[in-house]
Amino acid sequence: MQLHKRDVIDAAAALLDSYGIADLTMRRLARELKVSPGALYWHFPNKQALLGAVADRILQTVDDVPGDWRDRVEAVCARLRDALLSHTDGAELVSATFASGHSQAMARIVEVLADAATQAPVAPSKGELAARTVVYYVLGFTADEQSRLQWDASGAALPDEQAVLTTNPTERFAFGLRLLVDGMAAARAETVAAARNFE
Amino acid sequence: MQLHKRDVIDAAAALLDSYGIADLTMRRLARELKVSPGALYWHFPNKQALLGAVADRILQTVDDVPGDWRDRVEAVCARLRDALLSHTDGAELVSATFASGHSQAMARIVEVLADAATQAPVAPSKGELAARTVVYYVLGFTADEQSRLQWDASGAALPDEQAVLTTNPTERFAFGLRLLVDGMAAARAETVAAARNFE
DNA sequence: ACCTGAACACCGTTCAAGT
DNA sequence: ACCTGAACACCGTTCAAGT
Repeated sequence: MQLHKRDVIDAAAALLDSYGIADLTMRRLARELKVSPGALYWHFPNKQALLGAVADRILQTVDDVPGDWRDRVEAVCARLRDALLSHTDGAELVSATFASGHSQAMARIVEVLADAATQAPVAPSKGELAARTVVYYVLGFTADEQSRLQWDASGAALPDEQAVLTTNPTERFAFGLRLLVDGMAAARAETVAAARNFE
Repeated sequence: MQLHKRDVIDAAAALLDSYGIADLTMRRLARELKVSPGALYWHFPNKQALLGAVADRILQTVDDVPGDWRDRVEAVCARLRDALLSHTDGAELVSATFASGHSQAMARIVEVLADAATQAPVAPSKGELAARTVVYYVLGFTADEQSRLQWDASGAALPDEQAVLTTNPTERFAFGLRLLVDGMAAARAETVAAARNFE
């Protein structure tokens, strides 16, 4: 029976969760679906587009919330991190598709964060940049966290000096995010000061 | 005549600059050096280690400077960005090796930034985290900037809506970094407030 | 419209055997 | 000690031909 786009994405997500991103190959996926590798290229132009679709599915649950701008930024980032941690190599996959511009969902998340930033005292023209800065942080932190998580889930012992990097990850995540939120809060003073300089 | 580690790294860096990270393969590198692919594995245990050595060479010039903590953070980040932009796909390569923990130079840069952070009003225990947050930003921003740079150097036209993301990159870079530096400056107030809560 | 089969042009890594 | 040659077990992508 016919192969649908949804089946392909389902199977790809299952492969990711079970074996990780290194085993999420077009050939492996085709084998799993019992089709020839070429069949996938009827439904997706290339591997990047397929990975983008998987990323978008992972990010489905990441939504905006009502509240002030701090609540919105913190909630979206917490949901983004949770979504990434819920899938093997989730952070790595989403980072790659974000970098290649193939994730629609990430574009939407940047928009939400940019909107929240302009509710903060960030100038509208800087909203997207502030949003991207937050996203770079969440992706970087979570990729790091997840690789350590998966490393010691695999039974390998971490050197003692790295132990501090694995305890209280949620608290550590909040600390770095607060740095950015505080920076955004400080932006008003600078905007006002800059405006004065031009008077 | 004999193949030395240095020759391999030199040739790898040349390959990177001329053709990009996708063409920096063990086989291609061996061909360039007129040796068999297996020869490289006498000098490096695997590809990751080789890429780590190339990353470390790219980051040679990134050094600490004297000054107050803001100057140090800003100088190190500016130098890091410059170093990445000086090599094709430099940001992507260094991001990958940093994530895999194979870059000694990145470890050193994190140490320098962590030290600067503890000169800022960041608690010593949070210094490394603040440093990593800064690094996530620099790598994310620069990878983004470089991919756009290389994309339109290749002659492709960018959609109008993306134009705002390519103008004044240095100024835009400084804006995001200021967000983090301001956040670090705000950390003292929080540390003091938190201490009060425990009295 | 949707898929197969087969090919094209590659990969990273290992390892017995050579010098 | 250092390297070759050849193999192993794969990749992503294309495309004529089939149904």
